[in-house]
Amino acid sequence: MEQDFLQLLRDAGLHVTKTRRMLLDVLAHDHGPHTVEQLFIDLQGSLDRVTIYRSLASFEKLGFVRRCDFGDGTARFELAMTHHHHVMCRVCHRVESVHECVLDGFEDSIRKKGYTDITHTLEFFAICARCQ
Amino acid sequence: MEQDFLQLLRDAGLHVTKTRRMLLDVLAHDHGPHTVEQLFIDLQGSLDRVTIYRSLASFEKLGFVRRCDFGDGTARFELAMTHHHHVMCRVCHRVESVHECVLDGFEDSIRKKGYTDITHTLEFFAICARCQ
DNA sequence: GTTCGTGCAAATCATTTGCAGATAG
DNA sequence: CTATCTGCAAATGATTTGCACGAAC
Repeated sequence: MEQDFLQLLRDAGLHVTKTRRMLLDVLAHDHGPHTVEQLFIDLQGSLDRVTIYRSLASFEKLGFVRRCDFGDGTARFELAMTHHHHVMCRVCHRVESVHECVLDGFEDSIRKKGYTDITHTLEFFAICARCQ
Repeated sequence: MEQDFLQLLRDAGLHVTKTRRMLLDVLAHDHGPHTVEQLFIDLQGSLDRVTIYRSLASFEKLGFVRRCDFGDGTARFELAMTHHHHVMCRVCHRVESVHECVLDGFEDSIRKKGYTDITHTLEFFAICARCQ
């Protein structure tokens, strides 16, 4: 899988650097989503935060990284797997994935209003079992 | 309606000031959601941005203003009406409301994982008819 | 009068940009 | 060798905080 991503980079005329391999490694081994700060720490400060931002931006543009927004002022990033959503615990901020999605009917109703190219973001907030 | 909000302020031991009335007026007359910058402009710079932030924070705590996040780095605020979602045009950034919500089943499946106090944010992004 | 609200300046935090040297193809 | 990368420093933009004065109760 990581090989495919490296190929996508090459195809786009971008370089396959040690830095980008390290980043992809972390993303592939821990599904996340990760903040830039977490990635910085996971990589033990060996990459500049700026470099992390820039690499993630490239990965996102190539479509294999997705940015998630939980409204707390900090973006989170994960490898773009099958479409899914998240639940974040309001207490410990741990994030779990939710793979069901029943929003197709929703998008239909928006399409009827004349919109095209519809996408959505959906995040849940709750208190997890541990934190009750 | 605005009267109810003013009463909520009093009940919370907060003051009913000219400033807060002006803000509520704008919020009540234009459903929004509004950025702080838009509110600042609508009020012709007569309120400091800081004051707008602080008042909105109070209103949000009292529960009659809701913060929406479209992932563009700028919070938006609206009077908390019945539960609903939004579609934002990716081109003109105009926001329209979507009143259907079919997520109860979704929340059930999260409840089964042991979570409580579940809420969600759901925003749609699309290209509106005007912008095709 | 006491408490809360407001404006101004300054701080903070996430993120972006500019630039010169380092590295991949 | 040439284009892309990277780190560092500095800029940006949204939001928050500290403080002294002014307005509500």
